[in-house]
Amino acid sequence: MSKQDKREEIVRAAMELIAEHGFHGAPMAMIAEHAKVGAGTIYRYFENKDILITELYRDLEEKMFPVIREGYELNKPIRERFIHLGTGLLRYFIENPLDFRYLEQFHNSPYGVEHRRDKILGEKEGCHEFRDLFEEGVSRQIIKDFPLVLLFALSFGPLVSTARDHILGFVTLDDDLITRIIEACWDGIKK
Amino acid sequence: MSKQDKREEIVRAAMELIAEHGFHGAPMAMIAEHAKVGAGTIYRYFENKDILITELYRDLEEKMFPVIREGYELNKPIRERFIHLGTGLLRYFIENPLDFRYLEQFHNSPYGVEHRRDKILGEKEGCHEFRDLFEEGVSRQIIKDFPLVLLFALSFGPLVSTARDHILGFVTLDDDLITRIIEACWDGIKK
Amino acid sequence: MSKQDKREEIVRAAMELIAEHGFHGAPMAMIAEHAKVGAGTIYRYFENKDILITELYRDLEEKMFPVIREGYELNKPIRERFIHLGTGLLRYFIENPLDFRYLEQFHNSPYGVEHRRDKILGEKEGCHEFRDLFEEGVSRQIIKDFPLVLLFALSFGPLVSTARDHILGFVTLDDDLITRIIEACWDGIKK
Amino acid sequence: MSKQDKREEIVRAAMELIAEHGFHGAPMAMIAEHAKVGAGTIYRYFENKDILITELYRDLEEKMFPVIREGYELNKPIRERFIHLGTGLLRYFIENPLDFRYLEQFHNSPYGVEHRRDKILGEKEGCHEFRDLFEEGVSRQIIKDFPLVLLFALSFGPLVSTARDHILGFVTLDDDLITRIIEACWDGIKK
DNA sequence: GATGAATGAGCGTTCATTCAT
DNA sequence: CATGAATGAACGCTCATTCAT
Repeated sequence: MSKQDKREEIVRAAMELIAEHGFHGAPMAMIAEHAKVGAGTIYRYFENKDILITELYRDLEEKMFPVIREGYELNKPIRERFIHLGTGLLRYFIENPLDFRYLEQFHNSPYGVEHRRDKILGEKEGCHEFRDLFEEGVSRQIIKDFPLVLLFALSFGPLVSTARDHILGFVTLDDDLITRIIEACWDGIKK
Repeated sequence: MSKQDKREEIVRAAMELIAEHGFHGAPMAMIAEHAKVGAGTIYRYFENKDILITELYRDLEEKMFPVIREGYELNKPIRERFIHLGTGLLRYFIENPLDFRYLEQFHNSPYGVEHRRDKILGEKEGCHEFRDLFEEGVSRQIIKDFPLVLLFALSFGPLVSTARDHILGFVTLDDDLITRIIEACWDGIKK
Repeated sequence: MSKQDKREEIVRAAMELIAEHGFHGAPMAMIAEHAKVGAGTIYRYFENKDILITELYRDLEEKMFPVIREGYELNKPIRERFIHLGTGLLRYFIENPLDFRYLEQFHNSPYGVEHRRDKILGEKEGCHEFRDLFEEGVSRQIIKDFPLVLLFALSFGPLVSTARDHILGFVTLDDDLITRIIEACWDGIKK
Repeated sequence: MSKQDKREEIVRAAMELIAEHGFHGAPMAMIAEHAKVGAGTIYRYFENKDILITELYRDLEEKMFPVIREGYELNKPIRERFIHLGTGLLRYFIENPLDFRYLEQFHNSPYGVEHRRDKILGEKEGCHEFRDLFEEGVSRQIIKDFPLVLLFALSFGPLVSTARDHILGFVTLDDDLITRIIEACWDGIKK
C-alpha cells in the first residue's frame, strides 16, 4: 500500500465511522482497525483527533464545491441560478450520504460552531456563490430583505432537513421531488 | 427533599449541563453534583445515562407543546394558524435556549434518529397540530402537495436554523424578524 | 479498608516503586496494582501523577524534619549543633532508604529543580535550622564565608553521597562512621 | 558523511537532547532528526537506546579524564595534587554543562547504579588518579582514614553539588570560588 | 548500508456504573 | 433509600524498534 493510499484508507475509515457513529463513537483504535493500519499510523498523517476531524472537513469542502459549481452560469436569472445550486447541493448530499452525515456531525459540534463563526465573522471563504447570489437578489429586490445569515438559514435549513429525511429513509427523493423542494426553498426567500 | 424534587433536580442539572456541554461533556458525576445528589442516586430514577437522556427529551416535549398550543384556534385560516404555531415555536426556542440546545444535541445523536424513526413510522405523536394543519392544507390545496415528512422539513428546517443562528449570536431576532421568518416559511410551503 | 488506609496504601506503593524504579519506571497502573486498588482510585486522592509525586514529596518533608530536629538545642555550640543535625539527617536516610531514594528521584527531576528554585529564590521554608546555623556561623566567623547555597552544597553533597553509597551497599555505615563523616563535613565548612 | 562522522553526529545529538531533556524527553526519532540521520540508522551504531546511553557515558569518560589529568604532576605534594584534580574537574563541569548534566542524568538512573557497582566492586577504573592519591594520602596519614568509597563521596559530593548549583543558576562560580570550594573539600578529607 | 513509515504495546487519564455502608 | 468511593474498561496518544524499499 502506498503512502497516499494509506492516508486515503484512514480518511475513508474515519469518514465512515464518524458519519455513522459520531465523533465519540469512532475511537482512533477503531478507525485504525477499519483502515487496516496500526493505531500509531494515523498520527503520522494527522497530528491528533481534532486535526483529523477538521482536515476531513476541509477535504470534504474541497471535494464538494466544484461539484456544485459545475455548470453554474452567472448570466442566468437569479432564480435559475438558485435552483441550480440548490438542486446540485441536495443531489450531492443524496448521492454522498456519508459526506452529508459527516457534515452534520461536524456542524453539530464545537468544531462546527467555531468554523461557522469564523466563516460568518471573518468572511472566510469557501463557496461564495450563494452569498453573491443572495446579495445580488436582495439589492435587485428579487429576494426578501433579510440579513445574509437568515437567507442561508432559510435556504439550507429545509435543504438539509430534507436530505436528512431521505438518507434516514423517511422519504425517497427523486429528481422531480428534488426540484420541487428547491423551488419551495426559493418561494421562501423570494420577494 | 421529596422524591419528586430529587428527580426534578436531576433533570434540571442534566438539561443544563448537556445543553451547554453536550452528552460527553456532562458526566454523571457532574450532573449528580449540580443536582446536589449522590452519583448513585441518579440510577434510582434513571436506569442508565441513555435512559436519562431520552426521558429528558420526553419531559421537554411535554413541557413545550402546551406552550406552543396556547392560543391556538382551529377556526382561524390555515395561514394564520401556521404563523401562530411557527412563531410560537421559534419564540419558545429563543426564550428557552437551553431547551433548544438540548433538542439539538438529542436530534443529532443515535437517540434522536431512533426517536424520529419511531415517531414518523410508528405515528406516535406528541403534537398533532402541525400534522393536522398540513393535511388539511394539502387536501384543501392551500399547501403544496408534498409528503408530510417534507412539509415538516420545509417548515422546521429554516425555523431551527434561524433559532440556532440567534442562540449562537450570529443574528439577533426580534418580534418583527420572527414574524417575517415564519411568513417566509409559509411562502415556502404554500401553493 | 478505610479511606485513610487506601490513601496510605497508594502512598506506600508509589514511594516504593518510584524509589526503586524512578518516575518512569512506576506507571500508575503498577502503583495501583501494588496498592491493591483500581487504577482510577488513585485519581480520587491525587489529581494526576505530577501531583501525586509532589504530594509524596511534601509528605516526606513533613515526616523528616521533626525527626531531624529532635533533640536540637539552640544553646549548644555551632559545631555541636551541626553534628547533631548532620548525623540526624544521615541516620534518617540510612534508616529510611526508601525515603532517601525517593528524595533523590525527586531532586533529580524537573519537579525537584523547580522546587529547589522556589526554595532558594522564594525563601520558601521547610527546615530553617541549617540556614540559621550557617548564617550564624558565617557572621560569627566560625564557618567559611561562602554564599549560603554553597554551604548547603558543601554539607549536603557529601552527606547525600555517603548515604547513597551505604544504601547501594558500597559501604556499611555504623554510628562511628556516621559521626566521623559529619565531622569531616564540618571540617569542610569550618574556618 | 563518513561512518565515523555519522556516529559522531548521533552521539552529539543524543548528548545534547538527553542532557537538556532527560532520557525520556529525548525520543530516538528526535535524536535522529537532530543528528540528521534516519531513525533506523541509529540502530546500526547502537543496538538499542540503553546501549546508546551507556556508550555515550563511556565516550564522555574517555573525553573527560585526559582533560582533568592535564598538567597533573605526581611529584607535587598530595594537597596540591588534590586541588589540581578537583579544580580541573569542577572547571570541566562548569565549562561543559551539557556533559555535566548528562552525567547527572546517567548516574541518577538504573544504568548509573549498575555502572557504579561494576566500577567499585569490579575495580574496573577509568581514572585511577584520585584512587591513587587517596590511598597514598591515607597510608601517609595525610588524609582521614576512611574507606576509599567514602573519600570519593566526601570529595565528589560537594564538587558535584556546587557544579549543579552553578549550572542551574543558583550561584555563579568564578576562579576564586572554585579554588576555595576545592580547598574546602580538601579540608573535609585531610587529617 | 541507510532510510523513515509503520507498528502496537504501553502510558496517563476519564467516567458510567456498582455496591458496601 | 441514599450515598459516593471504588472500579476497570476504554480512551487519545507516544515512541522504541522493525523492515521493506
